[in-house]
Amino acid sequence: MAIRPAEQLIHKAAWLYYAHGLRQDEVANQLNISRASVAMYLRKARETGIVNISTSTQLFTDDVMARRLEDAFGLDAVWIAPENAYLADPSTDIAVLAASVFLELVKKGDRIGVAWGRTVYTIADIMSYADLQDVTVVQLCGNLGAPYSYRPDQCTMEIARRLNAKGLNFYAPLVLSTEALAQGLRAEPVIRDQLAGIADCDLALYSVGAVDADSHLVKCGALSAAEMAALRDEGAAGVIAGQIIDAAGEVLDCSYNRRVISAELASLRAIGKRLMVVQEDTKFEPLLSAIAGGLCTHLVVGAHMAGRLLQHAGTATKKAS
Amino acid sequence: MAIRPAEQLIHKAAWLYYAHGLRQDEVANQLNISRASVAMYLRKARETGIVNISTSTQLFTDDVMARRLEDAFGLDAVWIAPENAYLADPSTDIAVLAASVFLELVKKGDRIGVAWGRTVYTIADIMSYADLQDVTVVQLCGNLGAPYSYRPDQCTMEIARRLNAKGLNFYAPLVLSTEALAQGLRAEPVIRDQLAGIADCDLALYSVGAVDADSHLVKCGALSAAEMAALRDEGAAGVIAGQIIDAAGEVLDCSYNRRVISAELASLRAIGKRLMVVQEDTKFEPLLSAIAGGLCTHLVVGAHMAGRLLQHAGTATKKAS
DNA sequence: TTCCATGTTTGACTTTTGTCGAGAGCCGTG
DNA sequence: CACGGCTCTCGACAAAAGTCAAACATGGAA
Repeated sequence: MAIRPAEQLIHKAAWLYYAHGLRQDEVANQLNISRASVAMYLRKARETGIVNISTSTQLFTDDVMARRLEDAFGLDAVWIAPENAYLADPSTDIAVLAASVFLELVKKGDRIGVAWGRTVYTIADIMSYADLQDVTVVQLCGNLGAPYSYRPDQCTMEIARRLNAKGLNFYAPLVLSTEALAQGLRAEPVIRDQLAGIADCDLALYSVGAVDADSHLVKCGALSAAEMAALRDEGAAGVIAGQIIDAAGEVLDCSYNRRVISAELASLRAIGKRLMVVQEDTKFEPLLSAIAGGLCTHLVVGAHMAGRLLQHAGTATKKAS
Repeated sequence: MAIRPAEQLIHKAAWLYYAHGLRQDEVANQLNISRASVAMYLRKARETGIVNISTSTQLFTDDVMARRLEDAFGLDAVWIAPENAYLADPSTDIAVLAASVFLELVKKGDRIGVAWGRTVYTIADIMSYADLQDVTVVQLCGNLGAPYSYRPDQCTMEIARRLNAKGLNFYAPLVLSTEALAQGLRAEPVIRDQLAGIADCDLALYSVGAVDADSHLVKCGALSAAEMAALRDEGAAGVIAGQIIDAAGEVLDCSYNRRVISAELASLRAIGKRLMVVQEDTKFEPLLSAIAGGLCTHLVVGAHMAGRLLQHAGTATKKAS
């Protein structure tokens, strides 16, 4: 493939079409190629992020409910995807919104931390392309070599690919069999540096996991369903970047957590913009815990979840008074 | 007009079409309106800045010549519009490029200083719409009540309108008949505050004017052709925001300049990003002066002008060595 | 060299989108 | 309450964009 000329042509076509507003056939004879080629170049330009088409997410923050949620939980910004109003699949709607919000929050030169999960992978999957070469996407937690498609490193790499950014993967397993080994690995320079670099991120993207048999941790074999249930009894309330948190949003003191290679919650809290996206309604308590723990400054949820959160905030203040 | 619902509909249609990728007819029966209406809403969405279509300007900075210009003149970034390669009218090409670059440089929450001239007005005119409510556009110089359409306040307002931003106009004439009056007016709180606020801008957009009978200053009656010629003999090399500068890019010591209400060059230099756009080839010397005076960190020019600048830089260093 | 594999380009066709004028709803006014 | 003036909406048509299979390059391996 003649790399340069093709790239140039794509760019020129995109420029004439999108910036100057010429029609495809005008572009075609301007560049002496067929209109069909122009159409193809333009598709490539969109897929490469040479042209960016973005839709304002205003509508979803300009909501009374969103404002009230921001106030009630002290969040910087909340976006609410109107459930079942638009489309068949509401979870797609949330992911599409989350992807737009994410792209709106990313700035040139940013360092972005990305965790892992079905939600994050869905977002990566539908995210449109952008051209942000000086952005770095870092993986927030170790890998899980699972039969599932949404592995931590895949989430990171896919998002990096979409942004034309640099991806920084974690070459360590998410969870080890002994605490000693985990400690040793964390002390390894390569790993230590990467863990230390997490606090320098400008933006984090993650979801929160539920503490049940459906959790990825169980499906991927990091924990058995029985262990999960036991942890739940010990106060586990949710999963963030592969770690178990309690209702207050702190790391639960348990063997599992001590064996995990992942971002420290303190590092996560040091990140300026922490974008949390929750699709499933079942993740109500985990989300509350994450918010309580200050793990989230920007939130994207569905309308139903938003309603439950507000209701909860209402009863909580009532109880308090 | 039912303002809110219309706005909502536009937003919803844009969301479904651009973010979810539905077709217009799918959007139409999702929203229970005709496809024709959807098409209309989408156009409005684009015109309002609810959706943003932007093309990367990479191609024009990724140029060897651009790099060399940056090095030779110590500029942060240079964009070169390839002359006569693309379109009939090369000056439009420069303006389109400048508008894209401008939109790329604007950040949320920015304060933007805008000067005046045909170039700036052309840019404003072809600039696409964006949705940047927390941006403020301030006028860099006083007004000239001329029969021309591109008055300073119009440039400012038009750009503010395009960005959905706040426009801050200067309620003073550009030039007064006596120095005393100018001094008094500059001391007026309203004016003083605005002049002081210019240094707080994050981005400035201006061009540079030539010192000849074609200058706007002459056409608008601020100076006669004879006066202009006299100033030229006294060392005038260009016009920036209504002020006459010498070859070194400093304010020329003359009666005219003392009677002008405009941004101090020191304030302009305090602005982080100073985007200068030059369309006409005749503005070679004025541009050199502006660069010499450090009035420009980001530059958009045509290929021919770029060539002349480089050539000049070459001979200058040769002379020096 | 020839041949295959891969990737590009194109003309012809289909689908999608843009536009325009007619008609419908909606005020405020005479 | 009927009348213009106004905007919004829709159906039908025209224009533009997307798609696909076939032709055409291109480059490397046998």
